[in-house]
Amino acid sequence: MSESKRPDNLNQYFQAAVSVDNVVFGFDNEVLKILLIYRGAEPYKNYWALPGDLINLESDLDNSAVNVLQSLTGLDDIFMEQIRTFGRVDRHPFGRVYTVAYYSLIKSEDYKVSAQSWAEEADWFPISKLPELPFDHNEIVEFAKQQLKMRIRVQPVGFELLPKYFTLSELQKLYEAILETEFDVRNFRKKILSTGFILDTGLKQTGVTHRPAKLYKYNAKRDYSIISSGMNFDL
Amino acid sequence: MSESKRPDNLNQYFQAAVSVDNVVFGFDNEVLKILLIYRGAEPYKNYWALPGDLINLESDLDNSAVNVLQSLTGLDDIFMEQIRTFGRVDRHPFGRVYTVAYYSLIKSEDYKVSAQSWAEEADWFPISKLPELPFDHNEIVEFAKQQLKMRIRVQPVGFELLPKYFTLSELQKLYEAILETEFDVRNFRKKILSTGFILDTGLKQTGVTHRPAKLYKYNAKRDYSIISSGMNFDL
DNA sequence: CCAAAAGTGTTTAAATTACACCCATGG
DNA sequence: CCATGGGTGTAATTTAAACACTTTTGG
Repeated sequence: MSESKRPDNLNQYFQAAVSVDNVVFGFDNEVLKILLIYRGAEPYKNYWALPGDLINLESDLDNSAVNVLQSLTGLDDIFMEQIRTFGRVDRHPFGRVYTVAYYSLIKSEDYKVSAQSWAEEADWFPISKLPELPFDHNEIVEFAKQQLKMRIRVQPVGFELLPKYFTLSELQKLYEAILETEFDVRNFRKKILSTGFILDTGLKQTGVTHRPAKLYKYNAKRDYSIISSGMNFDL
Repeated sequence: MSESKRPDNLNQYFQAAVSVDNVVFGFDNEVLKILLIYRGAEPYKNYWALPGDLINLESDLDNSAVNVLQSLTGLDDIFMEQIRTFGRVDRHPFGRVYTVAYYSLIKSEDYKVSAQSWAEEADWFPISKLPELPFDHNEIVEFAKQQLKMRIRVQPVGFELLPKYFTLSELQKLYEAILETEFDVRNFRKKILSTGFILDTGLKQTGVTHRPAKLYKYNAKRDYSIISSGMNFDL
């Protein structure tokens, strides 16, 4: 059935465009950042915006997201998770464009971002100091932050934002940055260690001007697939 | 900026269609059900499927979802929440159609569903006995179930599925149906009452052949907006 | 020896679990 | 008086929260 011809009366519906917008989170040991590009094409030329673009008809949606990010920022093969689709009628000045928002987490230090295609620049912005963004991009970022907060509370997210080996204080800073709270050092360590998310590598920091911290790594072997049953209402 | 002309080279992107598919959950005191329609139009004519349709270019996405449901099932003014967008290249035989999935919860007894437009029938199916659905609808339903499970664990969802006044056992059966678990009666009552989600109406069941249960109602006055901070990893 | 961040334990309170019997009604 | 589902309390365990001082390194 994959080759049937479309009845003519349906043609009117095939006039929309779909774009993808990516919220790429990075972390630099202090603050959460997101990646923006400086648009070198209309609309909103010469504005900083989320790396996003119209997508062609030939790729699966999830692949398009990866491709768009690649083509604008050089970031290759990044795992991206869909957030939701934004479809206000007037959100794009060139016509009816639905945009599917994605987010991803990367260790900023592991990747070199480089503006490409019609992106004139690409750079990290602290999440607390974002410029006014065009389209509904500010709304998208807000939504992505919410989503990330939810996610991190129930899954071992976040290690993607740290170097392969990291200290517990780095991890704690990351959690605090994402959740916008502060944790007690001892309780944080107790809790995070009890989950089995991370493993002691036996290594230590070197060259620091204070007591060197132990280095941990993400425990990829643990099985994270079991979603807890039971109910809990944390309002 | 809302009237700029689109450069010709972008026209190629404006050839996609977007559809909406709704997963409408209902509950009949025993099992969770979802609403399907019997398709009277191609493609997949004469299949049971999610109530969904291509959407026009003139409405905001969220409104389109409501409208589509209305026009196929007569269900009016139902609050729907977006799940995610499905965009495999070959998911629709008539061309490139991205579908945005929504879900909603309704008290089946409060509404009369009636097939309309090209829907020839509309009926409730227990979620455990769904037929094979066309397109990627089975995948969408699966995703919606997951989403609902997540949601109910952190928000006072579910009252939408019960009559205005309900008993605690009805509520418990609902939670058990959604979460696919069983709860201890006493612990369930303790927990649910302690949340302040529900209020004792002072009323009782009548005409039942056993001790009549107290009737409760949803506490709309409580403030459900504060999302808990802190971390919790319930894997 | 000073500065800077790492590391560590205990007590208290709160939440969760497990568990069994009596109650009110209609037939 | 029987069947049916409604309703209730407590003890034990687990989890979360609060809180302050010592350790290791480089300069």
